[in-house]
Amino acid sequence: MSSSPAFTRAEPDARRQSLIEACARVLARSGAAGTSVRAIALEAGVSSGLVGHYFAGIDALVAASYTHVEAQVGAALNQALATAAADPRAQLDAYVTASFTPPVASGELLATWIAFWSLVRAQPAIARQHDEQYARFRSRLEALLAACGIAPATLRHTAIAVTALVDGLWLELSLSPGAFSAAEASAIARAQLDALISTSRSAC
Amino acid sequence: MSSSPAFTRAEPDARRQSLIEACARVLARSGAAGTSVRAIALEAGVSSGLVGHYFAGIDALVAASYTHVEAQVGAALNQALATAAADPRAQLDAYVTASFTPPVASGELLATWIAFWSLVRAQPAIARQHDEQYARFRSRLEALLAACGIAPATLRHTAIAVTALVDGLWLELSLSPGAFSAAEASAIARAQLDALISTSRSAC
DNA sequence: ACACTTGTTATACGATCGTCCAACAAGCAA
DNA sequence: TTGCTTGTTGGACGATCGTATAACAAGTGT
Repeated sequence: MSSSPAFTRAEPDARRQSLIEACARVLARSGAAGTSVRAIALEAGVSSGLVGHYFAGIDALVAASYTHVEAQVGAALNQALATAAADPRAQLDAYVTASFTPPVASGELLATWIAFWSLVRAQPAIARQHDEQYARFRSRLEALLAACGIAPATLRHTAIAVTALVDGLWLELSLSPGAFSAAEASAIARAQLDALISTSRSAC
Repeated sequence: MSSSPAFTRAEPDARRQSLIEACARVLARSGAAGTSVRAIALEAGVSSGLVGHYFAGIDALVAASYTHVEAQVGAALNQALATAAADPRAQLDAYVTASFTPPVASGELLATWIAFWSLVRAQPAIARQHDEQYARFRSRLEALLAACGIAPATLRHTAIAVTALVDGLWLELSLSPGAFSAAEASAIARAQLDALISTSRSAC
């Protein structure tokens, strides 16, 4: 009689990816405090020693998870833009609404993001990663706003304002879901966009 | 010859307060991950065992620090309001500007706040504390906005929007100080207030 | 069938965590 | 001065942390 294999050998890239995804799930479920090498390995269904085989340390794994979650959010926003109508204002609305819809707005993603924020001050590499992510997010928004007729002179400040508004609504929506609903957040953000676009001259 | 005392006995309330303040300092300096009973005791200049004498556990101490930091922020905002001119719009401006000025806007306070956020999901008591804090903040803002002539029907949404805008600006200002300056954040927020107040009818 | 590479496991190690507790001493009352 | 209350200390305890490493086994080429 043949016994089943004690373990299965995985393609290195696939195994690495599964560890990253397991790390993201643990971060979402337990927060930064509960994210340990052993918890991640258990979540991924491997032994704890394997983590050291693929990553220099748990910090490197967390940084890789940061990149992965960023990519997931970016993909969700991209899909929202692709699905929406082509005119600039509809694109902007889709961008904002997607920010308040799962999977972007969710308690799990919030926990992951907070875990990253908690590392920003201590780890320069994480700080640099955040700066780049924020710059990308804002630059993308600037393009959408420019297409809506926002004057170039005020483009930077407008993008900062909208980003802050969306982030603030997203944060509070995720932190205390009882305070207001996702639909309210979306309506509030759209109303602000209306005001910004109409006062900045030129229709959309 | 008389040797100096091995330790000094403190008034219970004073000792308790010094532990809370030491906890807040450690949270600010090292984040939630680096905040241990021993680190707090070292910061306060007492032995680690004393923490258990004043608090049921480190979670209770962190919750007490949350309350303390909340009170500090509230006091800073109160002082800003008291110093500013009495007319409603000046009050609103002072409220917003104070949010982007130390000690409210600072890397230390951000680290403390993130540490609390990271506990919101895991600890219902912390979540309740956050909900109450957010409700107080928003209710106060509603009063200021009402005095500026915002229509009662849109008061709630306007307060949510302004709170989100201020929080988002504050967060990003503290997370990556290089992206924009405190003066810019203040100018952006005031411009948004201008737009909100002018479109909602009635001058201020 | 055999050797070889290497993904994988299991364990050990020192450090640090939160909590607990017996002993000590500071300050006050008698 | 003496005794008592209790704030305070310092260390012990078990659990868990991140990391390192020897032994094992799966898969591949020969």
